[in-house]
Amino acid sequence: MKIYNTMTKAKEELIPIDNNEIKIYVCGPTVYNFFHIGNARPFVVFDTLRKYLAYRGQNVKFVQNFTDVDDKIINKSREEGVSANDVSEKYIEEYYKDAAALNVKKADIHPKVSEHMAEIIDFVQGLIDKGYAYEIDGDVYYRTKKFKEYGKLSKQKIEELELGARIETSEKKEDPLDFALWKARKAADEIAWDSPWGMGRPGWHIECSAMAKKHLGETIDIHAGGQDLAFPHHENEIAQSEAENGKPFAKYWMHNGYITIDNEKMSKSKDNFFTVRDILKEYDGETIRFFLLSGHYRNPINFSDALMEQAKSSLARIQNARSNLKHLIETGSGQMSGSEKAAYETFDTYKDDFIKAMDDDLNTADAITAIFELVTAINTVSKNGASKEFAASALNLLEELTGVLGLLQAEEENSIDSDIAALVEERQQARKEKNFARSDEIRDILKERGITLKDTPQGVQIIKE
RNA sequence: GGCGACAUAGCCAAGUGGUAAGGCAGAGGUCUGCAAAACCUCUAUUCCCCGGUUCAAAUCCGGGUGUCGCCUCCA
Repeated sequence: MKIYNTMTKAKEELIPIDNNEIKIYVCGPTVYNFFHIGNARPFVVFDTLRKYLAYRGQNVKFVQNFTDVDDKIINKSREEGVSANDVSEKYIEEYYKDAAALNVKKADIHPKVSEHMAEIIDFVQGLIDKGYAYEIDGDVYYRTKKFKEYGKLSKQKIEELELGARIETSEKKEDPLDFALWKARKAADEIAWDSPWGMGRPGWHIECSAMAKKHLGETIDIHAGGQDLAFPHHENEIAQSEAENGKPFAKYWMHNGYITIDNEKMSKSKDNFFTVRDILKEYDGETIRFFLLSGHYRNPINFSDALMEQAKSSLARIQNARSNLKHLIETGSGQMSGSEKAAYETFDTYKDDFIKAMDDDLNTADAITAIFELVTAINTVSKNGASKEFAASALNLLEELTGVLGLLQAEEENSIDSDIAALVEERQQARKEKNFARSDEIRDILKERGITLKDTPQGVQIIKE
């Protein structure tokens, strides 16, 4: 497949360094809050990449960190009067809940900064030894100008960065562009670790360099994250890792676009964000996932209630196809007819289209189109009923493709309470007697209980929400 | 100031040289006791604007306009 590499600004054929295993590192959340829909995008997008690579037979080693040592966590712990560790542990648990709702599979490894202090300290010491870093009063800074290729990912010229008026200046640093690798503890209540430079904690960028190296090696295949991480976070990671290891850090860099609100970037600092936890009160996780995959991952997508409603309606078309096929399987029998067989054989084109779209830089929008076209083809064949074999085969293919996107994963609830079964039975009797008032009344009663009845030629179809 | 992205129907959104996918919403029809679901038909002579290249441009080039982003914590 081809993926867009931010480093080269071009779509490139994805060729793993080690053919047996493709190594992916995704920047994970700083765990001081529930994650918002903007945070969710890279989780969903790169989870989809991972699922697709696996679908195509690749072994993937997938690492996504938790940043559990950070100023924001310290601030939160002060606000709430609990330890920093309590804050991060809590939001790691909450991350797993929301990620599961979005059908995001757990990474092979979810490393935590707090569990990698030895590696981080070694890494920082290595940079000092090589002359890429220096210690002042318990802080350690990276000597940015010593890394000649600084700016190669974000295409920033170092001179231009210097002109930027907004760089934090510090009398301590040799140069305003230098960034912290290690921060000395400033207050007694700050979480801190012992180091050659005294008590302190790592800077933000060093953790990813150290953890990627430990779990994936010195050169990884794909490093991914949100667009806003390209500079300075990923740029700094490159400077650290390539200075320390003397090797390219990542072969491919992938960055997803933002989620916007009223066309403005959603961010915690702008306070215009919606947490996934809150959105889940209105929409189920698959609707959110569908929404996130309905456009190309590099384009911005606007978030709004109206667009979520559209996503919900669109996804319902695919879900209906599945439940209709399941009903045909339950009520039907027999082998495929000649015409069914002929139609079924053409379905491979939708699968081919799906693969072609996904191969083209993870074009999930086009992949979803292929699924819609498959749905229409299936519906056309089965609109007047279908053999059990056809329904089962069609369902199998449909679920194969939706599964790659992490959709239609929730098992439908089939069990029916006896009182509901009795009402359905009563309604069937009423219909037989043409007592449509009673029949419609029962349908309304069940509707209130979240149960939709459809009178199909194959009998009544019961759908639970 | 530097770097970058985007602009396609009422809405969302693919398409990067060969004559506008798909979905939502809407209209009409078929099926149904009525629905639901589904199927069929219709809904952009046109892709922000102006030039240019070409037999051919939404797609390439030049110039505008507009929106957003990074350069500061952020996915």
